[in-house]
Amino acid sequence: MSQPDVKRLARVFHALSNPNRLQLFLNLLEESRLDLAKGRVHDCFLAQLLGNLNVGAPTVSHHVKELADAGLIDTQRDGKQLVCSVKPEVMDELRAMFATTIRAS
Amino acid sequence: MSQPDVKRLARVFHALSNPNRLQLFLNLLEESRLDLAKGRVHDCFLAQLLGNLNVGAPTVSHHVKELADAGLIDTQRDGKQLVCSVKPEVMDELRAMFATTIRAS
DNA sequence: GCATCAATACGATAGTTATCGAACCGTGTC
DNA sequence: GACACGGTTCGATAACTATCGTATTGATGC
Repeated sequence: MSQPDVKRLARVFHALSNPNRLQLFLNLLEESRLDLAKGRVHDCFLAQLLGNLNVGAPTVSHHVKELADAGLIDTQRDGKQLVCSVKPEVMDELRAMFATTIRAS
Repeated sequence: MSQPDVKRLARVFHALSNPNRLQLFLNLLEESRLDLAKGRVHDCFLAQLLGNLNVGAPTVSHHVKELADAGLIDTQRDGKQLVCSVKPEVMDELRAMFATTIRAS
């Protein structure tokens, strides 16, 4: 794994290292799975993701930006609202990183 | 995913969010894979893991502790040296988290 | 006992971050 | 136009963290 790659990966993990931000991402992931099951596109309005989170709007905005900057999610405006979607590429990458099963002999 | 679980997961990601610490972990992972290929047990002395890292010993010690506290690795003393090994359980857990393949339709 | 080596504990410091409140912007509705 | 609503920007602050140098521990070997 090359050096810049490590830095980028570290940014990804950093984005997931805050409980509220992680919860936000997990909510989106959950929504995506539901949508996928319904055969729809996997995105979701921001307001839906708030659920259990107990933080103000500015903080959420900041967290979403952070997730987007890390390359974990895509965002786009739809009228008044913000549409979020998980980026499949980074999911693939992370799965690959943890893919090796290590077992004591 | 329950609330305390999210907190614990966030700690795991936090442990991987620092470039040097992530590199340390990746080195250990790499060593583990090599050892596995050789049919040996997957652990490794700390000094071997330093490689490309450009930080002092106290900092490394701190990082190792952080990784251990997060449940990513196990450590044990062998004489003067410290033996590190990746914990398979957490690898499984993380792989599961990123397992769902999400594709736009 | 003494020297050495690997790792740790301690204290300090510079830098980063999570969160907030207040003010602001863009979009849709009346 | 005026208003409400979803989201953002800004500035501030308290809390946290990465790193360092120094001192210390614990094990090994002379």
